[in-house]
Amino acid sequence: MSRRNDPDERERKRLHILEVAAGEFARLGFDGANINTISERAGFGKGTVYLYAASKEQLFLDVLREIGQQTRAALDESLAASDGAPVPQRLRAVAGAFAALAAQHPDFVRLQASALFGVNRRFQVEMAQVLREAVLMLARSFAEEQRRGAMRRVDADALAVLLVGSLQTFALLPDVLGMGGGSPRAHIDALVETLWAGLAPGDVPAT
Amino acid sequence: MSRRNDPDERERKRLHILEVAAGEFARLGFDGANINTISERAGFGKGTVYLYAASKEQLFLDVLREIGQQTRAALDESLAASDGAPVPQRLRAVAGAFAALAAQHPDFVRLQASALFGVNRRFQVEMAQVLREAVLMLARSFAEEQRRGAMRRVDADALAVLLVGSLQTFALLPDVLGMGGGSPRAHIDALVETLWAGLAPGDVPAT
Amino acid sequence: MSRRNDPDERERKRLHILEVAAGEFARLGFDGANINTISERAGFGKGTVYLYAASKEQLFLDVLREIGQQTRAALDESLAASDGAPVPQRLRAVAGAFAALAAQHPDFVRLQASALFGVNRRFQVEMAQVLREAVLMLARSFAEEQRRGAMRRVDADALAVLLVGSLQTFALLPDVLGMGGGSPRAHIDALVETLWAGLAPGDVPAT
Amino acid sequence: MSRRNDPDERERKRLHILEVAAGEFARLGFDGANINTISERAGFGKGTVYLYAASKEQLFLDVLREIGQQTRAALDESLAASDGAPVPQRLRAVAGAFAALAAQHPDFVRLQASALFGVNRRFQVEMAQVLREAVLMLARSFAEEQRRGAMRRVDADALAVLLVGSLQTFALLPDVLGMGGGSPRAHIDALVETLWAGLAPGDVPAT
DNA sequence: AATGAATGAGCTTTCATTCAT
DNA sequence: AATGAATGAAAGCTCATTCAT
Repeated sequence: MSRRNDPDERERKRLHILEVAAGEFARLGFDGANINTISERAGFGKGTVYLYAASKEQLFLDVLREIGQQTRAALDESLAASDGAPVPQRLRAVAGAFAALAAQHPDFVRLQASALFGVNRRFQVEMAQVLREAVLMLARSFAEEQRRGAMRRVDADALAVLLVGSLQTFALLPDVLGMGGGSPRAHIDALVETLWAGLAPGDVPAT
Repeated sequence: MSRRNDPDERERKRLHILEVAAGEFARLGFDGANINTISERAGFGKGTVYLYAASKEQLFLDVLREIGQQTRAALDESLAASDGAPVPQRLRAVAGAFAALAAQHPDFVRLQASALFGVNRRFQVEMAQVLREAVLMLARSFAEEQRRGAMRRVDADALAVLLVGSLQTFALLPDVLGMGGGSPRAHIDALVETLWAGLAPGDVPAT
Repeated sequence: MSRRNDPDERERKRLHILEVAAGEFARLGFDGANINTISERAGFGKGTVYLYAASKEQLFLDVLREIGQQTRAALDESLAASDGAPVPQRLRAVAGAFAALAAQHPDFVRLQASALFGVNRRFQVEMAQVLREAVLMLARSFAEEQRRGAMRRVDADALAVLLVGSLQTFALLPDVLGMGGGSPRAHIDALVETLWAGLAPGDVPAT
Repeated sequence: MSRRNDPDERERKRLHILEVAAGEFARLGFDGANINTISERAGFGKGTVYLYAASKEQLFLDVLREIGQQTRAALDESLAASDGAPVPQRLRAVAGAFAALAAQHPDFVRLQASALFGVNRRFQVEMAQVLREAVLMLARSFAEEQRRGAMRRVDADALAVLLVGSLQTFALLPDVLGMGGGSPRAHIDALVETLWAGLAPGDVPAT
């Protein structure tokens, strides 16, 4: 009576567990999250989780990997879709993609920060890998623009770091600081505008 | 007639414990850090730590408070010292003060991030308080410049958040991402330069 | 499909742990007893005890409740069985039931006293509940006899307290005082005889 | 400048500490009481208590001994004062003395019970010693009355145990059971009356 | 004589992980 | 494949006791 779990079935269950786990990790932190609770919320027995992840740590890594893939895909797509467009527009596209992801999966940004600024080296490496790719992607893109004279020559790497950091900052800090007025979209526009035009008084080149 | 610990002595010991604790918390996170290890590293018995902090959580809060005071003082001083100077110079002064603090106490920035993006609400509140003050301080300062026409009119609050976030980002991300070339000073200059002049091609007003 | 513990099995284990715990609590008192030792003596790991009781305090309360149920049942039955019998005989029945319980579970009386005269209010309340029921049961019974003229009119409540207290006293004091000669049965007979006939010289009404 | 503590001074301090300790032990039990708190309440330093008692356990024993002496003295005196009086009056005298002591030092009875029914054998032995003396004192007295035909012949030892136990019971149980109506004096009178006249219906010999 | 800073054994409790079923 | 009963390492915290001053 027991057709062995076909691979698709298994993958579906795995993703379900990862989703539940992501929520718990985001809500309680790595140490605070509880395998018991995760398995219950996922509708499985405690032991079953261990059929899908070898340990709590590995489960967290799997969650991060899943987040990474989605982040990468979102950024990828936004860069591809805005290929050839002027820089500010591309910036806005990238920032918008990140914001959309954050809106859809609110746990993701917090988990990224948690992994990134937390202390477990393995978590850092895993998450950094994703961001590094994004940074490089952006840096390459910016360098190109600069070669074409469409952008001031600033250190492309540093800029990319600044951008990625800013996105996280704008996704998390206002809430944490209790300064959370305004829509994310408005924040993003202001950010891009500032980065593009600078703070100095004077004429702003048309976007 | 026999109190061996005058208040100064006591305060010295307290600060020593806080320092050790800061290192452990930064290295291992709140949950990972171990009161036993902290007391040993501080050269005391386990119980002694509890003469200086009522609980592990309170110890962490005390560390954060200490960091907060030093951060506040550093930013305060840098703003006061650069009073009246042109905006880019003030930006550089503030950023430099933060960077100097981070260089002197490498654990501080990581602990800030850890408290800020962690899940313990009390930690967040405590740390946010410091950053919020910094943000307000900066926002006030920027608004003034804008009134004087010395700076483009961008949302002063958002800018302050961006700046504070960027400072953290630049203090942490390169290391985390393994892109840690260049001196902090150079990074700061690039950051300020970008923020000031923007990314658009064209003449940069003289600093 | 794999629950190895059906409810009966679970209840059996629970009672086993309660029994072991009762012994330890009686031997060492609430504070002196050690969860570690209890679990070992019960043949389980330390954590297992916490699958059956949420805390040390709750474990003690569970033990008290168990004792309470057995005490209540014993008194109940002795009163029911001696319904209609002359007072001295009923007294002897009740006292005998209590003595039998004490003989079978020597820890019980000591735990009753420990909970009753200790300082934890919750323990007192829990244990007092049982004794209060016994006292009321007896008081009601005596009042009835008095109405029928089968017994001198003394304050039925006070008498019930005296009786319950005496039973505890006779179960504990001789041992404590090192005066433990004679059989419990003989002690009980002497007690009942004294209570019934009083200390004054003169004719004793036939039993 | 420092005339060494003369012995009287020392004894006064010791008694003060014992008094404070008695209160704490009665309020919190042996394990719950805290040497630190006791020393503070006594107005001394923590270390000083250890100049007057070698250990917490010894401190408790010292308290019990002090209580014992006062109990003994009170019973002694009540027996001496009622020498030659009829039995019920002597009973009332003894019970009254005990009640008076309990009223004056409410901690005493609870500490007696705590020591007596608690688990530390050393405490039991210490406290039992006092009660045993009281019991023997009474038993001797009763035996005498019985020889004179002024009292029914019941086992003198058992009677003494019953009496002592009853006194404790009546001092503690009503409070614990929440049945605390009536004055202690009335309770005692009812107790003595019952013991003297018995429960059987019929003529009560004049007191 | 008096003190209180320092200590660490010892306790309760949690929870990731295992494994018999 | 799925389960959950059982485990015990590990951690935070308390407090009786010591001892240098």
